[in-house]
Amino acid sequence: MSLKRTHKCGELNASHAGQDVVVCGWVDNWRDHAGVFFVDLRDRYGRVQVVFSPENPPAFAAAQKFRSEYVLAVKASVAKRPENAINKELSTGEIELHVLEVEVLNASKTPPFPIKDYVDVSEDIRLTYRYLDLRRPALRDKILMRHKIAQLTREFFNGEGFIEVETPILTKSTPEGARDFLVPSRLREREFYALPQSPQTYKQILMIAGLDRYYQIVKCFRDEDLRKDRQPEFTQIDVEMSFIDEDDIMSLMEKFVQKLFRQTIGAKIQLPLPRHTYQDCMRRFGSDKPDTRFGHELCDLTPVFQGTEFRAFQSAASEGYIGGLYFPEAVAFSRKQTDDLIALAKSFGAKGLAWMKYQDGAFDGGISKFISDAEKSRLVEQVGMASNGLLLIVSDENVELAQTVLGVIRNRLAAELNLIDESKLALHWTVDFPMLEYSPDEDRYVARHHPFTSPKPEDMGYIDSAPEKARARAYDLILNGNEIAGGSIRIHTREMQEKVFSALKLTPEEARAKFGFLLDALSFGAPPHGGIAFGFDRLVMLLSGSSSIRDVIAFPKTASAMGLMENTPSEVDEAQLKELNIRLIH
RNA sequence: GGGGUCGUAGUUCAGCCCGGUUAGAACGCCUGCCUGUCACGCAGGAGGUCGCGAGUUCGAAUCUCGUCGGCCCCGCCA
Repeated sequence: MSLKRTHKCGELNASHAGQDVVVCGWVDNWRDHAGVFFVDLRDRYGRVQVVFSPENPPAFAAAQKFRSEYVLAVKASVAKRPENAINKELSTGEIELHVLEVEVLNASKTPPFPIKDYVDVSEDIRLTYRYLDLRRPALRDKILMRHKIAQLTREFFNGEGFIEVETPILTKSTPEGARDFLVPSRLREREFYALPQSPQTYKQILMIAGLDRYYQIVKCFRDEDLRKDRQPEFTQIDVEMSFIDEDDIMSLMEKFVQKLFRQTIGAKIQLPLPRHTYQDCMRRFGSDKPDTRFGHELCDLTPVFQGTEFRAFQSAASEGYIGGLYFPEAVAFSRKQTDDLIALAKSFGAKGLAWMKYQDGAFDGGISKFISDAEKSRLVEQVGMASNGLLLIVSDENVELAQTVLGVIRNRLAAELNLIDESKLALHWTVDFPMLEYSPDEDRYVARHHPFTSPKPEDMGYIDSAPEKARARAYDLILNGNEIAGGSIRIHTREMQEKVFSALKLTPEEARAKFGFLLDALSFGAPPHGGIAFGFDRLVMLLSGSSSIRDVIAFPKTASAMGLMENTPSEVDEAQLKELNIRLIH
């Protein structure tokens, strides 16, 4: 390479006119007009038009062979374009490069898909040739935004006196939470490391070590099934602070989020953010992470159906919950559309979904003929029906299940009926989560957040007597119906931690084996502390307007957790297995 | 583990229901022409194991079963 780059393609503009420059980049497009040959040269910074003309015979001859994705170094003089040739679409559109000398740094095969944002390509091909997809401006810009958000994060936390500390990747398998990725130990046969689901215990121990304020942008690993917003390895902004309470954390994180929104998408966030209790969220929206960009709240219809003759509602009316959603916008729904909603409700565990249309003062269709006139008039009043609409009803003995199903339907209908103002940013905290949750599978209570979360002092008594009533000092940050961060004030005494372990049916022996180091640490003067973790990928996804987390990760896995470019996972040599004392059983 | 959906030229898709010509289109690619285009234009051309494997049939891109892969969802996961 004899030409040395002096400028980036995308940075050139009219102020460079008259200068000689050297730029390097890829042939984004070429246009052969016989007497003149245009090349759009692309790099990370943008695109610039290069003009090859017969006035420079060697360069002009060379240009005839240029094709898409050839890599060129071009020495040229920057010239203002003729007035009628200015391209207003391009930041470099006022100038063009008149070639003095050109060097082909590399040729390229015809790419499997054009490197253009406007070309639709299926995702498996994009993933197989990720380096080509990453050349496309739209994906490149998302990766650039990810970088910017990481830098803003460091800037913010450094400015607030936090220190970044790395925690181990080879760590210890723990019983609670997600399935671990295991790493066999060569030096200690029959033993395994686990990749961290999060650095939770390490950051608590850093607080016990007196580091006071910690953060880390850190990879976490969970061996669970993937979703469009879930990858087996993902990144968290992990935060922990000492001598604070939940108000301190929430107000500081609000400032962080405010800064991020201002400096990435230029949005103003009004502080403080609203807080809703878990119970209110469930009651009003049927979700612990409700999308509050639109209304259409749930309506408790349990009182309406006390003593009902309608069989399907009887048990829920007496010992459960009957809830409704009223959508005037869905009054013209077809049978197929209501059937689809019923299928959706069932897929989330509802026994069914009842519906009726309310039109010109009368109920029609669905279950209307099973409902008494008295119930109908109570319905009109309870729901506050002021116009025609579709009423959807879910009943179940399990209150949370019924509310959750209504929440799912609320979201689906809002999307289907275009009721969501996409320009809105609805941020709030969900607080006062239940601390424990009964798991029928395991026949015990499990921690809803994680087993290190502190109960609210006033609910301490419930831990033994009525575990499901105890609330945790936990908080989630919700943006447009997505959980973007979650955290808690931690338990900081050994006694309380042991008590919670025992409520989780962890025997003292198990507790010592799995978390002995933490229990020990707690007994050496652990300060009160708490923290939070942001889902970094999810945050970038939302700020960049992406529909999948894969679009903000340079090298993501497919839904079946494979890497299509490098072909992971893959088999390993017998010798490697032997060294690790591993034998495959089939 | 379960459900849905997709898989046809390099790419995006049509054809599939109702089996039967040489499997089409657009873009891309190649060749030629074109001195101001910028998703240039014009003319011509090449390009297919219809994901893979069985089955039904005289005959399968088309019907059936299985399998592999992409995407979405439930379970799982915070």
